[in-house]
Amino acid sequence: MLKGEDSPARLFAALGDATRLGLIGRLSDGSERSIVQLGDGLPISRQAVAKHLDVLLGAGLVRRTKSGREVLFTLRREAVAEAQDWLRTVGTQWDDALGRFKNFIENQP
Amino acid sequence: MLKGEDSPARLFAALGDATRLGLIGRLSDGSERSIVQLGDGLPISRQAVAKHLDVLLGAGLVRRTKSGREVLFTLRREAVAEAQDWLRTVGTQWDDALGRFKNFIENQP
DNA sequence: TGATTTGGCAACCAAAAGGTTGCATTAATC
DNA sequence: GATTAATGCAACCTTTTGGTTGCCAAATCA
Repeated sequence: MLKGEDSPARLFAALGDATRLGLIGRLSDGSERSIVQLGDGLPISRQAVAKHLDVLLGAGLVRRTKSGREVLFTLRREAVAEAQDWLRTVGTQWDDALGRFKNFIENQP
Repeated sequence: MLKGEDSPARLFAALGDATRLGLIGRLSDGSERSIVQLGDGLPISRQAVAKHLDVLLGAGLVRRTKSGREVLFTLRREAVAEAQDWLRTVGTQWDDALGRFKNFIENQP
């Protein structure tokens, strides 16, 4: 995947994994959770969870803060909005095009 | 990635590539385009484009129809809406949680 | 008919992704 | 001070990804 770039592709790629969507789900309540907490119940190792969180961090989807010996993660709502925006643009373009097409058809003699 | 499953993760993974986002962009005007047309201008081979379209098809993001010797693709707006829905849910949960928190803070003595 | 265009299929490749294990480090507890 | 808990770092492994090239098949066009 793209490394340095900060494109919507990076964002979507980070969302493109069931485990990561799960993590985001857990954080969507606005809570602040540690790696261990976030990995609780998952069938993968702590390191695997940490790697997933790294991906989310790299895509700007989460915020990382240290507190004592643990590292806390929170969701970055702005990033979610960014992804939404991209999809909205595509959807809107499509809707507009469809609208023009319908209009064209209806005005045929 | 997940093979048979029809999860949002599959959808986002398909969106998680700059080339594919580009293809979707080209189709977002409601047009119907062939593989060659879609690949026009891109610095990759026709087969690479075809593979990307396969991924999009697998995620339900495009529709495929044959016409003579060519294969035409169109965007499936419903799939875009699906992705939007997922993000909206996350965003809404977050907003609600933030709202409750603000309310709690403001009502502190 | 013969050449050209548009695709499909398959083998092959290098790099990235998703995981694992082992060991070191740092902070909190007893 | 010793033990435990929460991470970080690094090496290693297997599967997926994103791409390529070569060759075959089916429509189209001259």
